[in-house]
Amino acid sequence: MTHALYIDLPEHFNFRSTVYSHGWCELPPFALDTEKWRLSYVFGHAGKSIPAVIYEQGKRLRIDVEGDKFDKEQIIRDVRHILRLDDDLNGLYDLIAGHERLSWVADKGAGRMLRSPTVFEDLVKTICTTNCSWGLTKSMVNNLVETLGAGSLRSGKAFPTPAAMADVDSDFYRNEIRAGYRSPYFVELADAVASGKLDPEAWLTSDLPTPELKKEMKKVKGVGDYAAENLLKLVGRYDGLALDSWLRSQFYKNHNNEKPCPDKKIERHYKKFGEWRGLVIWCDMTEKWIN
DNA sequence: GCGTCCAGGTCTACC
DNA sequence: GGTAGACCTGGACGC
Repeated sequence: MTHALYIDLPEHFNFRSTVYSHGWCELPPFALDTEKWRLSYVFGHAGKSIPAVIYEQGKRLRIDVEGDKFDKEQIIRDVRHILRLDDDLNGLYDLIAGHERLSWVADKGAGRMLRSPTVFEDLVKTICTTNCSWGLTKSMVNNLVETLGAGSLRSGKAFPTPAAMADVDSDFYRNEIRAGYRSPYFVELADAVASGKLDPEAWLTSDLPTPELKKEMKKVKGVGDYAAENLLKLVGRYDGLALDSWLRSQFYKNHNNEKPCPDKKIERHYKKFGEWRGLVIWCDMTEKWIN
């Protein structure tokens, strides 16, 4: 049985721009139907998998949820979180108003970076993006969900809980997930979160200044400068650029005649955007995805 | 078929 | 604090 839930859309929100904001929509338990323009996600609540389909219907967002037993308020909260419905981007839009290359961002309601319902899931996925091709990232995340996620392959599997990930050893990550040298990192991370020693969800509401919060994030094995700054963006702090090889190559192409340059030159280019610079570079480099 | 390079980097040892 | 070398995987590429 399917139940429909509805959320009123905020001003300046664009469903497609948000879903296409980065590659997360390709990583399970997300799935995207680009013909009907529906975003699927399998929520994991209380050890159960709850498949849902999210799409626009008029001026509202409709969420079709499978099953009878689910927490309606939690589903709504999670959807608001993953689509960043409560983010206030007016500061960004004011800053780039009239800018030759960036005025499209406000016109297209862009700037909301799709994220997972939990910081833990974003943390694991971010580690899966490091030092490998996007294809391998997809493979590792797919293996994690298929082998350790709650639910069935037919109805859909949720992202594994910290406890489920802590329940397997390094060899499992190496042989089944194909995570290579990241394998012991996942064991250590899952143990820390499952035991309560580490609470990545607290990063969402942390009072720490960004440099201090970044240091906290980098204490997690496998999280370096790029990964920490990517996670900072996903918790709503945009004062780091999160430079990786893809972002650098796009900058060279768009702003440096396709020639490599030092990171400092990229940093100088976006310095004027202050606390929004991390989001500005991301929008600047992903314009073709949205337009 | 085989070797090399590199992709949405990070860790450790060493200076 | 800065840097060299090692690290899994798998696809692309040259030979």
